[in-house]
Amino acid sequence: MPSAQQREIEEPLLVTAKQQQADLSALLIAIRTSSIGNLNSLHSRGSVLFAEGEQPRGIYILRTGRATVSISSSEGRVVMLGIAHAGTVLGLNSVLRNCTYDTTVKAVDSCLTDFIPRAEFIELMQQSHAGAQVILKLLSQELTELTDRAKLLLLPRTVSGRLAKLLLEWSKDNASHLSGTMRLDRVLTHEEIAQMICSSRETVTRLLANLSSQQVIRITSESILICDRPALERLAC
Amino acid sequence: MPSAQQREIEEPLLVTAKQQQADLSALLIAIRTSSIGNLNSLHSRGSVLFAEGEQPRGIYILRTGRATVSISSSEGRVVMLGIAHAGTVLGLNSVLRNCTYDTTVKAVDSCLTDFIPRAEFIELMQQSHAGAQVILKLLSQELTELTDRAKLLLLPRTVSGRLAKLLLEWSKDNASHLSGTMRLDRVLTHEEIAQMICSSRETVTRLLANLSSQQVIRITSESILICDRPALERLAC
DNA sequence: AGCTCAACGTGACGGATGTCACATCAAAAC
DNA sequence: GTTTTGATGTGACATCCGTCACGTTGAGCT
Repeated sequence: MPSAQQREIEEPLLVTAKQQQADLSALLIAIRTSSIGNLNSLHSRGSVLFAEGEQPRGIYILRTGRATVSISSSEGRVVMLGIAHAGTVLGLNSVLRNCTYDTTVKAVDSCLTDFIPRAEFIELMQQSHAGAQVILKLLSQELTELTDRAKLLLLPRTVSGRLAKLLLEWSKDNASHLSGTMRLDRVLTHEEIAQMICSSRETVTRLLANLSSQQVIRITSESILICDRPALERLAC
Repeated sequence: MPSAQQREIEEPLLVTAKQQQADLSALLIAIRTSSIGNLNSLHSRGSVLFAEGEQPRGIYILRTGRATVSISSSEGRVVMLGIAHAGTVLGLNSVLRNCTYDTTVKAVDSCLTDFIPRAEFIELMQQSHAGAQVILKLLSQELTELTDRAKLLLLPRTVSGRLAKLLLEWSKDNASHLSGTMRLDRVLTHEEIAQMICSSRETVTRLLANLSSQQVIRITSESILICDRPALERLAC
């Protein structure tokens, strides 16, 4: 499992950024939407952008691909708190507070990222009101997403409830409507789904098989179709 | 269970605040530390400051007393995400995003609070860079605390692990050292402790009794003493 | 004192689910 | 083609712990 941490190509950003101190907001938006990819780092599938406990080098902005955000115990238990997609800013809070990263971020696909080292980031934030507003909005969104995730993980008393909620949440994001059903690309393995709902791989396999046999979902090799959404909502309680 | 929501005495704050638009930071700090209590509302034990799903009227700043922050499912299951103490700002993120409160806050003791209505708060934040920085810091802290709580609740596989972690966390806050042991004032009932660690009242009773019989803790009528901290750390894994 | 009510204690029971073990299967590697 | 490897299925089993039921304690009130 390669753990490439490429952060040597950051100088161009620093220069560019210093020229734009008046508006970090514009910078962030530019970085996140620009197709001029001279600041990119490439992370291959499975590589770790940063790990819980490491010093906060800087923030990463996901350009393409997906990455999992997880926490883990010393015994090896892993719980995924979310999936980052293009545009997500990673490591923000740890960099702001200058404490070690509190989550681990791992590439699911191949990922392109932009990197902003901590010192530059802090300086820019303090000098731009608009920049602070943008960061505030990002933090606010992170907090909302974590709260929602807490509700998904902590409120249902059974694993099937959490799984149902997860499928419903995914069906909102991946809005590939198809004659009343929803198609979810299978981007995660059963093992990873288990980590998303605090369960074990075997239980996920069994529950998915149950839902499939009850015609609630239909499983193909590369996607999951949601056939009976009301049934899922009943399970989610 | 009384549900008094007192928010009629907010006009004095509005006037004061508008006179200080230049620096929301100073205002917030002044409100949080000032002993001139002309903006206070009183909430009696058990009363709800605001509930999940209500419109975001404004933020509350806790002056005295303690309050529980919780989420709940439609079936009545309640999970406490934290305990707010003096100085804590409540409802911040919901007010920022102008979406319904995502948690319920209930007074444990009698509580004094200050209230800042949403419209004024937003306006002030947008006009003061220093104010935005303060709010940013508050959001950042909230995010850190919620992440830590997620680690406490999601990583241990057993209830005893979560209980041990909870006791250790409390022992850090309430630093009443006493000849090698830590004393924790019993502010919560077993039922509420259960809600803090996603368990049931009976299980909490049993586990506390077990720890007591193993000399790890000592239970009196108004406090819990931690005698064998290493044992708790082993349980917390 | 007697009453009431909330909090606490305790036993019995059953179900959900984590864990172990092994089989199958597909795609990639050689 | 053969091997390897990671992902998925499936059965057996033990156990944690939620739930139900009921008893006990203690503080506050009339």
